[in-house]
Amino acid sequence: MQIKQLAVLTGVSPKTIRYYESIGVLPEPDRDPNGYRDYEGTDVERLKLVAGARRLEFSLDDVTEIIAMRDRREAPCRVMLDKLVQKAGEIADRIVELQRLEQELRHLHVLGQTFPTDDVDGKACVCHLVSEQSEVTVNR
Amino acid sequence: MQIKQLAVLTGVSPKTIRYYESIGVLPEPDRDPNGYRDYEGTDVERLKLVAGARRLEFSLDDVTEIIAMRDRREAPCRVMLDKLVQKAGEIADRIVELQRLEQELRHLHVLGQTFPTDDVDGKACVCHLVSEQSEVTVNR
DNA sequence: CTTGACATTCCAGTCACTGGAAGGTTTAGA
DNA sequence: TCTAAACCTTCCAGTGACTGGAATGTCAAG
Repeated sequence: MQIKQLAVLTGVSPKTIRYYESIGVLPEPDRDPNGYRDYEGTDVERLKLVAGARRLEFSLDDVTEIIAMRDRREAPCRVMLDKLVQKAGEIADRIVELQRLEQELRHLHVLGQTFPTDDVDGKACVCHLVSEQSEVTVNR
Repeated sequence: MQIKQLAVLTGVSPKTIRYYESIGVLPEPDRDPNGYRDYEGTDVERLKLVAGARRLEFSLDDVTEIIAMRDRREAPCRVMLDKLVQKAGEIADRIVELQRLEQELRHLHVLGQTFPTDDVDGKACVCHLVSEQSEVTVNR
């Protein structure tokens, strides 16, 4: 199977597949006599695991570890389970952070609308608010 | 004022200040006879606006535009207000995305716990679930 | 025999910094 | 006077996860 077909079957672009190989996430495949990469069925499964983990926002370092375990015939499931919880926690933290940020943005916008929009020195303009620390501008 | 003092007053590291100057976010300051950068009070205000906008996750391209307007004595407030709304929308979208992702991670974890942790081929393991598309694994 | 769709490698760019090397200047203290 | 520290300077390289593009090669259909 050529790289294009692997790409179609997994949803990962040929460019990215070659990149994964270059940094050691994926092993080097066999080559056809013309030098083209030649993939098999097992490569599809492996790359699907890579793509799935990436979709869950695992780092390529994490993914490389998982794949290396699998290829050594060690079961990565225990590790994967642990990483799922850890990643879920990280995402949860990030969500809280972004929710606070969104509040602040909308709050600044409301405040900013009460100010003139032609104040270059920023004494009475939303730009002035942006310059300040968040603790000052966000009400709690 | 030397770069260190500007850094302390704004909370932006000297390294980053030089970087901002190198890519044109900040103008080149005067130099002392020994070649050291010499900043004034207006530089503090400008960099505070840069830092505030960055804290709100504006791109350096956006920040450069805002600062350039300000330095041309045009009021950037109108532009800033528009960007605040736009950015808030982007952040809101991102939050929804991450909330779905967190659900999926926790869901996978629960499912994965019901499987053995020593299944290398991934037929009955959380790794198998990770390989699949999200629409299959996420219940709605 | 040409066209198009594949394939290859390699270099460079993205974004927003950060680290580190190699050197210069200034001030305080022994 | 020497030296140590705490600054300052420039420049190069690395991060993460790709993506774009150039230059070139291969293969099958019309």
